Amino acid sequence: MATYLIRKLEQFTALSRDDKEALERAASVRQRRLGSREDIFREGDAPGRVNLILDGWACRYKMLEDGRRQIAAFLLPGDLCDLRMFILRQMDHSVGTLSPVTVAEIPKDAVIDLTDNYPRISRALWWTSLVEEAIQREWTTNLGQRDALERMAHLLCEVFLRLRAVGLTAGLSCELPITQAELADATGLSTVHVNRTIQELRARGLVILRGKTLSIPDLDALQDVALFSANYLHLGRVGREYDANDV
Amino acid sequence: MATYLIRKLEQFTALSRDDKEALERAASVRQRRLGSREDIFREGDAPGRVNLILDGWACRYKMLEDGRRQIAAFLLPGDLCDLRMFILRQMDHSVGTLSPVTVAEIPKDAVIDLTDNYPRISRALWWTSLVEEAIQREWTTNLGQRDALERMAHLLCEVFLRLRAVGLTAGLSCELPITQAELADATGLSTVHVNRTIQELRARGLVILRGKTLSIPDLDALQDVALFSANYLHLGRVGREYDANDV
DNA sequence: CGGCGACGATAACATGGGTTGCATGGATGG
DNA sequence: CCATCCATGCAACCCATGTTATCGTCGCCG
Repeated sequence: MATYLIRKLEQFTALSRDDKEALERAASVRQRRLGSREDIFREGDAPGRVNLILDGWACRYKMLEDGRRQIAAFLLPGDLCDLRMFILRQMDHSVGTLSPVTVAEIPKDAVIDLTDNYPRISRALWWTSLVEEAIQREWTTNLGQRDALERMAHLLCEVFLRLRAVGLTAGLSCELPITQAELADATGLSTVHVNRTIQELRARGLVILRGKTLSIPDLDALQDVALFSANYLHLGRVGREYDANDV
Repeated sequence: MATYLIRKLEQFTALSRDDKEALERAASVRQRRLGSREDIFREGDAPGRVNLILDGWACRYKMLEDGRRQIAAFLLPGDLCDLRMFILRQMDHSVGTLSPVTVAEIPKDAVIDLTDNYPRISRALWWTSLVEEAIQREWTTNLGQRDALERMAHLLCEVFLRLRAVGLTAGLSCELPITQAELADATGLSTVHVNRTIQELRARGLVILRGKTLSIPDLDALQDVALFSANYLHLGRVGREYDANDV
């Protein structure tokens, strides 16, 4: 159940059998299945349980009064939507699904138990917060400084590496279960320009995008056009940890 | 010494005399004075002590290989530069001063003592992390969705409210000790366009910017053009807590 | 089976913001 | 007291990206 979370945390430290069992237990208390484009919580809601993405893609987003939307983060399997946010009165942003999603709803107390009684887990969760912050800063840089082509390339590199860290890539490929409109909301571009940009990446042979599958024939080349440096992801060991192609 | 930090934390909870003394002690162990445009730490550095801004402005920034720079956050008096980051091997971004700055260098152990033995402080620091994350998401939204005018207006609203929360405003005015080039790096605009945009805000009577002093004659009006909603700052009590004009 | 809505692709045109270049004025320092 | 530097201000031109519109395809549902 909590496989992806465990794999992610193990980018930071090894976990004991005991640690893993505790995580599995927490993740299995209550689960929820959601369709595409449903909200997990909304801006203004009072925080409650902590939501862990077990499967599927979601995103953090903010809406402006006039309907513009910014996707501020992608939430992939193994990601926690609202760790530690329960001390706030209100959520300051929304989280919604991009594909069908399974979430584990972890009770507040179970989270406190994990952080109080499992020091390795506690530190690893702490590390995930730091990585999330680093990703958010990188997105700020992406939107502020990179042009459309660099920006799309950067986003794709990041997603691919994050998926690879939890074993959701197969060789050079991974799932990309989102529309160009959603890529537009994430990159601050128009849908038309997202399309142009993808055509350009395709034309240069940097990405292969068919249906919901992304392939990156030459990751180094893509990283070069993106001015991508993986240091902000703070991945433990370089190279791919897990791969669906391996037995 | 730690006055601004204490005021900030008290936006979240009241602190006891004991709490405040502990903070004062931590902040007074070692202090450092820096000039304008010096780095406090750089991307790639190993984390060490925790730096608290006592006075002056600093910023988090990231450089791209080709020299482009994004300012990802402003650090104002009372802000911590690198809380909790000491479990990372390397910093993923740099922090540099924008004006002359005084920082307190708090030893790692002192921070751990605070979080372990002062529950109110611990929770309040936890809250500051959540607010920082929220600000970072808001900047992402700002860069992705708002046009130049909205974006500048939004930035000025945020800075003004953050300064007001720690008592660094005087009526409708506050210090803005940074150049248009730095505003450009923060907003992802060119310096020329920052200038155009400020002219426009001036022409509409929304801001008065003379020398290093910013005045906002009608904060509500500025918030309106910025599509600004203060909820993400999670300020405790509405209205101004502290004001240099008050005795 | 037929129609409808979502998504991707593409074209024509509009515009916000970037770039370059230069002028002005206030501070700083030799 | 002049030279220099840095910041602001401003104009002309250009390009990246937004806007609007049209079309084809696919999958889904009635």
